[in-house]
Amino acid sequence: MGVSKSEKFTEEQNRLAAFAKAFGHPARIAIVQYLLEVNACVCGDLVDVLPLSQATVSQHLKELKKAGIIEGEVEGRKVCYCIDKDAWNEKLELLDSFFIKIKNCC
Amino acid sequence: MGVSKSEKFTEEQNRLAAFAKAFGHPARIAIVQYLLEVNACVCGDLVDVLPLSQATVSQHLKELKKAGIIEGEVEGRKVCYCIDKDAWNEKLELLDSFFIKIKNCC
DNA sequence: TCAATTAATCGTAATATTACGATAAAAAAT
DNA sequence: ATTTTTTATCGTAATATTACGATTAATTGA
Repeated sequence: MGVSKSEKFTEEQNRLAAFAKAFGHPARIAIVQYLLEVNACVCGDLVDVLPLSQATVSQHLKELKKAGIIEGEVEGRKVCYCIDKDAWNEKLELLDSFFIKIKNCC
Repeated sequence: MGVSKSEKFTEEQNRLAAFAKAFGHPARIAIVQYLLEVNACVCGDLVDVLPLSQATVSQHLKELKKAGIIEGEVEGRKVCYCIDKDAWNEKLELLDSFFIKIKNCC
């Protein structure tokens, strides 16, 4: 089929998966890396940073927005993108509870 | 198209994306959670843990193996699955360098 | 007002993912 | 040797993702 049976999993499992999925493409990693690097809102030059067309970059930005990782604010005729700070730190806690260092196994 | 232009991104970006992608499905989150929870190799009862068919679970296990997150070892007529401890901790470092707490932005 | 700029959306094509029944392959039990 | 158990793989169908050119919508500048 190809349809994800999300209703069969817990809320936490679905949230973690959705968060991970948003980072599941190098372009989206690159976007977030860039936003973290400049440590500010970036207005309008994201397309130049990526080796992809404007339409494709816009699509990736939409994914990141959908996942609550970035925010976009219209500023004149440009759009300013930012890391969604609150969501980011909240999701880091989700991650922390999942990605524990393994001490001993097997 | 639909083909990921991985050659246009850095090695680190591709590695992070591949790692994240492996966790981009609730079933795979559930599998890893279970393996972490029991903190041991699990021989043969993974299908019972998930609300999916045997074939589908096997496919998800294959994905996790491909991403270097788990290992499977044949043990008699069963297969024992484990977190790949070394890879796990190595990838945690990748994550740590990426997911930094944001102090102030915008 | 009209042209230019910027980003989103539409339309479309190619490829990937998800899911499962059926089948195969390997080992253990009878 | 045959049957049973267990997991992987095959075949297939449905849906999702990725990518880009073209178009649209909104705003600014002339």
